[in-house]
Amino acid sequence: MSDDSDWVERLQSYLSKNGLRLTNQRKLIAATFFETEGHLNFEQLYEAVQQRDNSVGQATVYRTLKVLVDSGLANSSRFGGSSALYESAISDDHHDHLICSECGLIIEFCHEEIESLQHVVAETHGFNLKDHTMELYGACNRTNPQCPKR
Amino acid sequence: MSDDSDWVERLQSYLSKNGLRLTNQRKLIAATFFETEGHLNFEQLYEAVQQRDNSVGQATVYRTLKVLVDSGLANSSRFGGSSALYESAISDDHHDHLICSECGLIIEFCHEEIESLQHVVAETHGFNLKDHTMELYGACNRTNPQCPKR
DNA sequence: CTGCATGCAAAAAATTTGCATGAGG
DNA sequence: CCTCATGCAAATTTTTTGCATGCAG
Repeated sequence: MSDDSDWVERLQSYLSKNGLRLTNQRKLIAATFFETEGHLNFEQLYEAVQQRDNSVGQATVYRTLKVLVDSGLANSSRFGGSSALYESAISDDHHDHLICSECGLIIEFCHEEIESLQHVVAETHGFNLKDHTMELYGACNRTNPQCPKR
Repeated sequence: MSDDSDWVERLQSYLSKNGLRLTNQRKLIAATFFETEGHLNFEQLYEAVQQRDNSVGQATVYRTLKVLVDSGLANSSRFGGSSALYESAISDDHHDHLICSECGLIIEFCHEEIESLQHVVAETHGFNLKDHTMELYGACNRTNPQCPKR
């Protein structure tokens, strides 16, 4: 099980292995990143970093995000939006989405069997699966107690 | 069953319903688009269109792609890459995507068991499943013969 | 000390938009 | 004819890069 502050050693190890340095900026950006939940884009991270130290430049945040992705500590994806989204690759709580096209209700779920089948699919094609997204769209037909239109 | 040239009427119908016009450029761009297999980005489509009529501007291609997506005749996605990818939404065989984060290779696949489990998940939450998207991200590690970096 | 890292601004890359002119219905 | 569409270029948006200086090891 990975601890919440696991990233410190992992980052340090990756950096020294690659002749890179653990600077204050990298520490600050990584800390800010891992303390935030869910997916966040550059802008959100940059703003959060700015609140702690407004002298940090955009380029440094971009460059640090690249380090985090390269080191395997973060994943980047490009959903529908126009900018890249990043999320921690440490926290092991993954989930997918079930979305009602009628009322907008969003349910998060996890399904072990699907997950393992996804690995099978990836392996079948010679892929080493790292991440995935799955969105199910349907109608909740007001049967779900959480439906906002009930 | 949708015919290969089904898009002509579908496009025409969408356009007139929305007070838009079926121009020569839109016809040319759509024809070029639907005659091409698989996913293609703006650059590829623009080049193909240029070969038929080099007077067509970039903006028109971008605007027509938007029309195609809005009309449901095309799907756009932003996988790993930096630019949007488009594919025909006419062919009725549904598929999901397996994407290599390193070389950009995209494999389309179908998995009956996963599909039926998705229905189970939906039903469990009282949903009537209509549609879904699933994208698996990983590294093909050059083992796939189609890998462009091999 | 030595070289990687940073901040800044300029550059790239991808896409959108304003505007005068052209063409579809 | 009256709009909507087009081509062009300029503007935006997102991300990358060059360079002089700063700081980690």
